[in-house]
Amino acid sequence: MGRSPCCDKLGLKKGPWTQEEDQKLLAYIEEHGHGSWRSLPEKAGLHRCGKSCRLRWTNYLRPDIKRGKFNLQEEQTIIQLHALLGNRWSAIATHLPKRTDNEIKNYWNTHLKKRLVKMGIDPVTHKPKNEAPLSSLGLSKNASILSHMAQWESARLEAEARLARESKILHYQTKPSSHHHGFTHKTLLTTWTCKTNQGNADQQQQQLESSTSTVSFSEMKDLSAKTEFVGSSTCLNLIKEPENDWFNSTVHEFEATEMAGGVDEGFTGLMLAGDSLGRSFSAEKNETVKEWSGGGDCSNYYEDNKNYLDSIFSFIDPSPPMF
DNA sequence: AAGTGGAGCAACCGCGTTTAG
DNA sequence: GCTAAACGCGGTTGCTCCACT
Repeated sequence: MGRSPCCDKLGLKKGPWTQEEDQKLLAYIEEHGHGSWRSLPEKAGLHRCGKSCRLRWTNYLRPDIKRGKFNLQEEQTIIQLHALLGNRWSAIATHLPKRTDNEIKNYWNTHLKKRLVKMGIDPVTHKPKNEAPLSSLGLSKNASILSHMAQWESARLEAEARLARESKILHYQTKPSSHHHGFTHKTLLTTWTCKTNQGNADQQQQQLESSTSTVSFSEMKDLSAKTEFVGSSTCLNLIKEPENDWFNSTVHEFEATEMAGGVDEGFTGLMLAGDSLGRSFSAEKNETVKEWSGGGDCSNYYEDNKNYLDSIFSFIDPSPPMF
């Protein structure tokens, strides 16, 4: 059986969109929403396929899109997220409100990738092309931790997608009561990048609206240790699934490191543990940004690389969790 | 002024995943 | 449960603009 046939591909226009087409698409979506992309072109009076319409809308016409140059903050975020997530542009785009995955992808390919190459950093692995000197600086442990984190984030995104689907089903099956526990499914999507703001209702509300996650690493660890979670057990179930075994090993690794290096330092302590220089991140972060924007002077090769990695590590919540 | 090459970016293509029937 | 269309994503292409020769 399957679905009814797709839109007739004969006689459909391709190539750049005209102003008239844009206006038609905009007007239609503003009035009716996009609904089914497949049927949209005909309803909107466009001789385009639904795929083309969707692309035009998501990459160009959407009103919540910010266009123009990327600022330093955005650049840094892209690089840091790329180090963690690789070429998962849609995932990266969720951390950059108002930017599309296509725009980020283009910006990476035309600007940022070249800049990293100039600095002597492999844009695929985000490792220096000659890693030995950095290892001697004590950064190899951080690299392995980063690898764990990439796995973690990867699985988190998968869980996020699954929860989104689940919540969609629930939304249609039951009357929405998303906040009855004070948590939506988004609250359950954990990461180490965000601080908690318990005790502040406004901020909590903001978190609930946010597409990014809200629970600190310490909370995550508690989740695993105590096997409980306020509001729902969905997250925990995901974590405890066999394919997420790496999660437990990662948690144990962190626990071990934390015990050795002293409690209450949380992630900051952990991330700093492998850095024999033990410098302040926040101060140097700005330096790094300046160097990058200046075009990457390779004369400071090792210093650049250290700053670069520091920057990635500091992206992962440098502040101790707030309880 | 014309030709050339590079940068920037919108849009297409192909493939894997999801979902309607 | 199966099939095939729809969807979404990442890679790639090709067009336009601009600087340089």
